[in-house]
Amino acid sequence: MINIDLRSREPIYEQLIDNIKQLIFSGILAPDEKLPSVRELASQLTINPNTIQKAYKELENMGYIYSARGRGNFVMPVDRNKGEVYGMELLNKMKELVREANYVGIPKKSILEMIDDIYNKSVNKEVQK
Amino acid sequence: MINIDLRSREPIYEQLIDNIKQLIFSGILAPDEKLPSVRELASQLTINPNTIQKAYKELENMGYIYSARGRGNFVMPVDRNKGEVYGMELLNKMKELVREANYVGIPKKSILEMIDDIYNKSVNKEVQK
Amino acid sequence: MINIDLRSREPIYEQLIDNIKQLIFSGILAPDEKLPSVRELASQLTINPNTIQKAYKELENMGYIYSARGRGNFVMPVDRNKGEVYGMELLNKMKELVREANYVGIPKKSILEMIDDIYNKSVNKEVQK
Amino acid sequence: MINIDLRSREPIYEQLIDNIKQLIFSGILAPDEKLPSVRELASQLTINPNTIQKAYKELENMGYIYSARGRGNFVMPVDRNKGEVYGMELLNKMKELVREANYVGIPKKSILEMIDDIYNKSVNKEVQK
DNA sequence: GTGGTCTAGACCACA
DNA sequence: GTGGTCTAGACCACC
Repeated sequence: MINIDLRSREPIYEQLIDNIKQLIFSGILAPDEKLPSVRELASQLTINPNTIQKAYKELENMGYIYSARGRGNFVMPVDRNKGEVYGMELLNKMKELVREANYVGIPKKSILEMIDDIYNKSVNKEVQK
Repeated sequence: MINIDLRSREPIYEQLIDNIKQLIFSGILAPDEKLPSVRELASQLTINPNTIQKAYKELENMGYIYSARGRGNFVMPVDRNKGEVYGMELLNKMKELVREANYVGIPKKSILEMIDDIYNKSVNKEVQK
Repeated sequence: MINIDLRSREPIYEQLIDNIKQLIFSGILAPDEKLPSVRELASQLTINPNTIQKAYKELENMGYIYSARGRGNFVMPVDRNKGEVYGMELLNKMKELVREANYVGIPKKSILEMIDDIYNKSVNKEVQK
Repeated sequence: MINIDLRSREPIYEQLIDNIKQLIFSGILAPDEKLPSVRELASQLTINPNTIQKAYKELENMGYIYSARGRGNFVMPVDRNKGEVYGMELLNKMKELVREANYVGIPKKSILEMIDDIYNKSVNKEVQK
């Protein structure tokens, strides 16, 4: 499920963060579900525990997971109060990619299909409008 | 036109690259148009010329600009042959953002509006489908 | 009355200690009043009894409660002889918070109101000067 | 200026954070002023650079400093937009200490003097009300 | 067994 | 020279 490229320019701990975020966003990791322990994931990916620790800590700072000493790390239930600021940032990041897609000739249809695919699977009916 | 935040965590040269790419994608910088010279941009942004140089070099490697010795740097005309691989990468990056947007509750409508806005302004009629 | 956040970064036993200390300081728990038994509190908060035990033990060491074997734990009557050293520590901790409040722009008035509120409710007339 | 107790229960990096925060709040470190480099502070305090790094990173996350690769760490200019939530948290922490002070018999006057002392030195006239 | 802190030491990326 | 990443390995704190 988790895919790390040791040769990549992107730091290992950031790849980890991205991987786990995607598992959360796609619902594979449910709210309050326990993540693999630091040591377990470390040995499984043959990566130093400190690096896993760092990724988990960062995810905690970002509000995606919470960490309880002696018990483990868990997925933080969604906080839809993240606010409009955060939403705007997300949309702006997407905007840059869409401009590039338009520029290199990716048809609009391909993008719309991808979006439909994700939103149709969503449990949250409100956002589908 | 170019906006650098010296306090940002993102390296200055990367901010430069992103800025210039966006100027190209949005058509503000036209194909074969000349970019500001390294020195000029450096003094204008009060940034070390080496940093500008590095950004230009990288943009050249990525194929977005070309450099003509003694004359300056110019916008590379679009190459729509970048291939499907590149397109897939772009779509995958967008996919991650869309999943997050869905997760935090951004309505589909907001995203579609943003996309329409960009594609409608496009000169390239082919991609609008 | 007791409020534990299992998702908090602060250890559960410390949250317990803080909660009980506040109940004592605010007079909700009177001197020589009996605290809930370890088992009772454990099942009520669905927390490991060892954790409750640890909190009680610590509170006893700090002099806020005393334990009578076979009978339970009780609130220790106030000892105003804790000495000037202890008072200075308290004031220094407050000082740090006040500096921060000043820095982030909290008006002095808000702080004074909060203090008045607490001291006016106090039974101890001596300290109100 | 910075005071670390290696024997304390409080982690070194947290002591560092508190120390630096106080230097900022009291105006000893001015906005956009450069902090000592990681290595410099490490050798000066005979502490491992990683530990300093960790403290700086945390301070960055909290928004008190910003960090620029190749240049150093700098004090972040105050953001009075931290919002009321943050202010309430601060006041609640103070509240707990004030209750305790009241309980152990610290006279109100001592607290008020301390507060006056801090707010009178403040440049920000608005908060002195 | 779980997360968290710390050190020593290597190596990379940025300006 | 500045910050950032990573490893190996030790030890502590919590539940």
